[in-house]
Amino acid sequence: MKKSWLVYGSLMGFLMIVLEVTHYKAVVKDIRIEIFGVVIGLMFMAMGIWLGMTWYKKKNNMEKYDPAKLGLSQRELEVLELLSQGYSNQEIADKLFVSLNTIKTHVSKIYQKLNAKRRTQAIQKARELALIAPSNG
Amino acid sequence: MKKSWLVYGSLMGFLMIVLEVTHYKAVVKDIRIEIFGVVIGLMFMAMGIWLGMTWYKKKNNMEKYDPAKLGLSQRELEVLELLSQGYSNQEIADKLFVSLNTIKTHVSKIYQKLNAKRRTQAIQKARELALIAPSNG
DNA sequence: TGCTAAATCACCCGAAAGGATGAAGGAAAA
DNA sequence: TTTTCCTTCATCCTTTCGGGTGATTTAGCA
Repeated sequence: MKKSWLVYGSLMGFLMIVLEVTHYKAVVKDIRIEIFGVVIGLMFMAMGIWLGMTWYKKKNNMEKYDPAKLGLSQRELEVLELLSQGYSNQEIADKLFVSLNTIKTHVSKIYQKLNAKRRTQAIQKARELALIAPSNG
Repeated sequence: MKKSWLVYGSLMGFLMIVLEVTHYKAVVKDIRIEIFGVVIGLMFMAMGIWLGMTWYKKKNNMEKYDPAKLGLSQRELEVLELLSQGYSNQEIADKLFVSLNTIKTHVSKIYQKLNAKRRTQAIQKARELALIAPSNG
């Protein structure tokens, strides 16, 4: 949480500096004050959204951390879900905006926790344990 | 069907020969006639079971040939079932007493018919189409 | 009696998956 | 503050998959 506040403070400071510079240097003196206000508003909104998502993600993560899920982390459950839907590791990586290696690591840990040797076996066990969304089966 | 009768006839003939030899050579003269009868009975029973299974399999195959199953043959459905249960090609081959190459051929045709690119995708589609036994999902 | 489909098996080759291991940053908990 | 977990990414190496192609046997169908 300390890191979040650090980032937030830094961004605030940076914004202040930008404000001062643009104000005194009169670089944007011909830009109407309304547009300037809108830009500042959007930047703060972006920060707010980022902060909100970060905290929500954390809260959500803790809530979903269910012992019945065999210690699978939130991210692992996400990967498992896509896995069961027939996506390849590369496709999952693209969908989650991470590298192929990262997905392979997640998948390996999923196998360990589910005691599976293959992805098809992981799907089977995940179904039995209702770890993945019930589909037409 | 002609092949079945050929095999059946050959086995019958072989049995006759065995009977004659064992009888006239008196190799088993000290074996009680009851035991001999039991053995003969068991052999005929084995042949009967084999014949029955062969014919039932054929009949069953024709009955199960359902257009709703997308033209998947009986064997392909068997492989698909084991596939969805998390077995590797080698394990499926061992279970069905055929070679790995045979399973790979079946699996390839399954992919073609289900329009799948991976085995996980085949499982997903098979579930949607209820081609495989409904499990805990 | 040819034609067709199913089932079996083989070989080659490239792609995907999987195992082992290490590393590094962030966050929560002790 | 130290420890532990999560997430991210990497490299090396082996195994499994999957595509393409061709061949054989058997049985059913026209």
